[in-house]
Amino acid sequence: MADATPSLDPAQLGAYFALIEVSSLLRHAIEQQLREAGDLSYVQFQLLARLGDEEDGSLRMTDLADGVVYSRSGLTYQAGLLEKAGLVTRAPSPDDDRGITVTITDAGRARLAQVFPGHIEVVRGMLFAPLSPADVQQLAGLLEPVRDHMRSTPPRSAAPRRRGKS
Amino acid sequence: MADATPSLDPAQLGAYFALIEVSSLLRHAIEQQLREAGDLSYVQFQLLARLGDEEDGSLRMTDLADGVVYSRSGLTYQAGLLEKAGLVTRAPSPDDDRGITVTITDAGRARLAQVFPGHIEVVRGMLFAPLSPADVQQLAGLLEPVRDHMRSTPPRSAAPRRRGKS
DNA sequence: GGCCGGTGCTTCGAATTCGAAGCACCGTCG
DNA sequence: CGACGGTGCTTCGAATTCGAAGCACCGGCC
Repeated sequence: MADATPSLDPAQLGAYFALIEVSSLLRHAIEQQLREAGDLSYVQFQLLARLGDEEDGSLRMTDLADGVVYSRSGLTYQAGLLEKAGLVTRAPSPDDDRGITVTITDAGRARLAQVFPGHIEVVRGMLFAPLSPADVQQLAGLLEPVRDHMRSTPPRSAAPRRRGKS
Repeated sequence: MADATPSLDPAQLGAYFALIEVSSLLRHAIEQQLREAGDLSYVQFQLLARLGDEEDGSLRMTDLADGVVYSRSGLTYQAGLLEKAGLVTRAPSPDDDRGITVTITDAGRARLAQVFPGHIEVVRGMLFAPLSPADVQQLAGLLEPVRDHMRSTPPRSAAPRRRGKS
């Protein structure tokens, strides 16, 4: 049932490739900076950043995983590392006993503050350097709807669940 | 040494976050589709696609690694897998004995053709669905300069050697 | 109470990833 | 010729990643 024309036009191709390359290169540069500045992986940084944004510095595991694009098991692993490093704490959620609430510690906030300036600088230097303020505005206006669309689109295998259960 | 203002304005933040999320979500969706349609990882697909684009279907390892954002050792690993699967062949380069020329096989092209329609469909459905043709044009026009900028910016540790810095 | 589908997190095993070190070759210079 | 810095690829070990399976709990229902 595929279309007769399974191809993309040149502009689409250009946008697609550029997007992939830009995000890959940016990610690499960021990853390296974070490692040097504070021995954090990008995922760890994202987790800390999200927690730091919360009023009480806490979030349930699932909300954390949803915010960052990441597998549940991977999150468990990373949360374990962060906890071992003393950057977050884990405690059972008050209202839901199967939930775990992750909270950033002062050390976590300190680490965040430690790497943040360099992080900003990399993003600015890599991503925003060739863009005018108007460009940035445009880019955000373009990508945000796409993100919302992606988020609202079920992952294609969102079929609730196979009923075939022995 | 750092700027007095280590922060980004809201538009920059929005663009940055949206970019990261969009690329992550897109990558995941693509990865899943490729796995189902033809048992390929995204990297493997990219490698095959790049080889397929070449006139003679060949490229040196280094050129391949540069095209895709990937480590050299990772490329060796993946090239090994692809070779074992019969999708590419490896042979010493004619003019440079330390170089390895990777060439896509007919089976490789077939595999590419097998997954391509689904790939296009995912990209279209996830990335381009919420964008008008004019939007796509704009997006490409925005991201391509960024990519070029990133490519031309030395990876920060590319400085062959730490010279005395004042 | 006790069952049942659904949710939240962790454990498990296997695959992938990277950087550093190692090996082989190139081109140049003495 | 033979040394030398530079380049191209692979090997090695360690860390990270994911999905599937497992365990515990929630909420509605009988």
